[in-house]
Amino acid sequence: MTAHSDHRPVETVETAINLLGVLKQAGRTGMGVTEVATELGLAKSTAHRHLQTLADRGLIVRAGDIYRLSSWFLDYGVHVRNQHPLYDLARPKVDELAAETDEKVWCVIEEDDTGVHLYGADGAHSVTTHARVGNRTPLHQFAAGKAILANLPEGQIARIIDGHGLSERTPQTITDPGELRTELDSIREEGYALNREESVPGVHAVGAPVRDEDGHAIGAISIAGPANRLRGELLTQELPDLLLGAVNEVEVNLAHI
Amino acid sequence: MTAHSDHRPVETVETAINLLGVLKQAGRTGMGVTEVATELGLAKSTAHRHLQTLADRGLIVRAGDIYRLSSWFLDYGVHVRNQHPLYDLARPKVDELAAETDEKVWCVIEEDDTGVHLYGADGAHSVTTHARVGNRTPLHQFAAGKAILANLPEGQIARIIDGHGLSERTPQTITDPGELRTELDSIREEGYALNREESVPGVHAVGAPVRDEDGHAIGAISIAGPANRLRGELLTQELPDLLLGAVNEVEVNLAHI
DNA sequence: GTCTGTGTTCGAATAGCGGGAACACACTTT
DNA sequence: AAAGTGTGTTCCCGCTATTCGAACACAGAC
Repeated sequence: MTAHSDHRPVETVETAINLLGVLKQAGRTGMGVTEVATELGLAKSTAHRHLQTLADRGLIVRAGDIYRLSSWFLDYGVHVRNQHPLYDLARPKVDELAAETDEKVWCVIEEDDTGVHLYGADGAHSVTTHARVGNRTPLHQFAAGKAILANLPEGQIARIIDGHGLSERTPQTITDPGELRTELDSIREEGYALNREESVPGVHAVGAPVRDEDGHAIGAISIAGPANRLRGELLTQELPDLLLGAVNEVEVNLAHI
Repeated sequence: MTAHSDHRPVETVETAINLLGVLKQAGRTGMGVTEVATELGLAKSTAHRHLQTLADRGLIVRAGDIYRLSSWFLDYGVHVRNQHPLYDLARPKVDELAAETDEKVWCVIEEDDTGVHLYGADGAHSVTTHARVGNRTPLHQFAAGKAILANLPEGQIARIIDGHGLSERTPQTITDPGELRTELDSIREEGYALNREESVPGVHAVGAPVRDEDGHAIGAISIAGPANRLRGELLTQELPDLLLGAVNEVEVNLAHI
């Protein structure tokens, strides 16, 4: 209900997070003390002290006079991924689907009202989009996301649609709340979601939700490929059938944990 | 020479990092406010405020009254991995080697005087050890690590051997500095390193360094398998040959960036 | 209905964060 | 050579923002 928290945050921690964000953007090049300080509007001394503590704790690494993010994040990130129940369960299915269809297959989970790409497998003729593992994407913009969104508790659906607004990604992206709701109805009815160039021009996709025992989606699996290949009955029949069989198996295994 | 820094750290940031560490340990179960507070010796209110800011910034996610790490770390971690020059270059070779040998193949990099597992590929008969992507391991304890260690600048080698001490992992782990130095000499001479149950009982491995234009190792690739399969000429001839060919190609590509 | 466990909020004291100025040092520039 | 410009580093002081403890709300157990 409340768009969370005016509650006074720990500002020092926030600057540390901002610092890490800036270093992420800097990438492999990294940044020096003064550069970080000006970028964040801090005194050189404070930037220095922050960088030093983060380096001492191993979050960032110093090479000469430039700092960059260390593999500490890889360690934590992989840990998060491995802990997720869908990772172990969906990964083999995702690999299978990629091998069978020769297309790009994704496993996506819901987190904080958005979709997160947990695992992806390449088929022989995979399209490469900008989607990467760890990426957060608004749920209404892609097949897996819509499949999830259609199967969330009603309160959460309302919060997502009315709250954040429906940002546009391509001209085909559904940005009208009413239109999206009827789309979600049809997704629930069919059991799967389609994406016709709504997130990437020239790319179509099919997505199906993975639901828990309450029927609420915890994630989804999707198959994506070039629009001229994924069309007709392949897009509306064969791939959905394949996909629904796969997610069904995942759901069964999920229940038996 | 100095084991770095008595320099006054930013304590607030340190507690935030500690908090994340505790939440990592808690895994998917997560932790509540009081649990975190007692674990870290903080007042409930401070733990509460920290958790709230971390959640607001998306680093952790709250489900009911328990908090756990979010995929924020996956995003940052994958970013770090993708940025590393060895990832793009070594990955195809690692996949190839795994397919050819049917064994487990790792790409390891050096960071902060330790080895970090950057990428791994499974062969048809892979052994599964506790090594995971993102894991930090002391360089002297495994084949890839020793291959790296043997090809670092002398100053850094001395710092690693004399500084941290040589911790034991199995009875076979080399813990004597003198013994390690002669081992490193032989590794430099042969071009590759062997690991005979020095990190995992029953597991042998071969590792070869990936060197930059100065001849210093930036990482290594290793092949690991059961001791009774990896022995004789396979271990000392065939696999090293295969491996040295692979790292050589990687080095060439590395120079042409 | 009481009790014990949560999470949450408030105010108040002081520790420690942040800033600025001076320092050391490495490269250019003249 | 010497002055100049850019680093990173250190110190100290003022004031803010962090921390704590205590009180509160709420839930479930007994």
